[in-house]
Amino acid sequence: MIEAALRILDDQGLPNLSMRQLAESLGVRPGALYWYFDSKQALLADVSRRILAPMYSATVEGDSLHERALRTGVQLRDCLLAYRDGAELVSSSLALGLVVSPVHTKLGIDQQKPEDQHPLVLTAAEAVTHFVVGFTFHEQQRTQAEALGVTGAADDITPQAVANSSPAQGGEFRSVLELICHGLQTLEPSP
Amino acid sequence: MIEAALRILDDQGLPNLSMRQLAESLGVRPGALYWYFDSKQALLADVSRRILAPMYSATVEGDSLHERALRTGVQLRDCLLAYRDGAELVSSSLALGLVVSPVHTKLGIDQQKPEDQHPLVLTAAEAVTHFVVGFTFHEQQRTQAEALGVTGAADDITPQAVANSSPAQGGEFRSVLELICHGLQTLEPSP
DNA sequence: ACCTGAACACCGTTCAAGT
DNA sequence: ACCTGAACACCGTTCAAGT
Repeated sequence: MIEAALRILDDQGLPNLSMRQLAESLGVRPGALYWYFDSKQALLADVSRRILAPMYSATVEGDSLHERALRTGVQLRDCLLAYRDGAELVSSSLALGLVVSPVHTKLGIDQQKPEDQHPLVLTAAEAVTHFVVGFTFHEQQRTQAEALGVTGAADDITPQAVANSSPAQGGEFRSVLELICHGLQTLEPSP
Repeated sequence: MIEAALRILDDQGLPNLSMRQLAESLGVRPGALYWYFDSKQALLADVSRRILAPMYSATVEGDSLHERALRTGVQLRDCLLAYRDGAELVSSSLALGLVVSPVHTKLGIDQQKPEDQHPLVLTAAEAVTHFVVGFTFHEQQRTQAEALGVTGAADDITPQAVANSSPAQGGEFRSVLELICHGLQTLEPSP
């Protein structure tokens, strides 16, 4: 079900991921989907969580906060780039409050000692989350626009060409993320 | 035209700002709008620019880069909060590349000496833009959800109640923005 | 130059009724 | 428990034809 939705997302993009398309790809009528999901947004939230799933299985190394934040941000971007329109989809699910940012859990709750951490840590997670999602959203849109510009036709872009995109942008992304995370050093407890 | 669109946006929210609704409010048939705009996205881009317009008339004081960045970020949030769903609308226009971030122009082009500034300044503008838009998007959504929760009914929320919202969130917003802008001090030329 | 009429190809969601 | 049939109330966009 979620897998079928992910396939449509990757093949046809978010605007074409409709309840009717999904139903058809499952050999079922549109109304049937409402036995499993309350609404399309609920379905999209589940898809978002699946896209973010790799964040939870992978552990993040690094002893300083700003180092872990940096690695987490990079990980998040990788997840979003793995599917077409991944950033746009996750962006809206996050904004609607239907999905919690994996950056929050990784930087906050994952810690062994939840008491003695700086109160601004979660707040810093917000900064990283919003920047990464926003940047990747913009980046992914540009990449797809380019892909359309080159081929002319609108439908023969392979998911891979879009997903494995933009090693070019990687550098800029990293340097800004480092800039943000640099600010976190001031919150660091004495190591 | 744009004014009519802004009124629908503020009264009914982004999901109800359709070409058909807009046409009706202008006493015209939907097709007529396509004589003025190539597409709905182009119309929404113009609306976004109108929402961001106050950014261009107001000048930003402050001699250090990180101080100007901070003030610009606060200004941007104010613009987005001035209309219902303002952040969501501007977020997508920015991502689609149909609108340029006012933060970029304020921190970069506005300067008298465009040559001798750090190459990371524009890059820093990205960080501020993405954070502010993402944060405000999330914030605006929460505020509206609350408003719905309190009244129960879906339609009797005044635009003002939504627009003038969340002095509560203001503190958190500011501290994270300060965190980001703090990183900019490292780029500062010697004052 | 500006707009209508009318169509085309879609949407999300609900809900009685079937199995 | 799970799904269909069929409807309800919408969409964005195009384009001949009117004025």
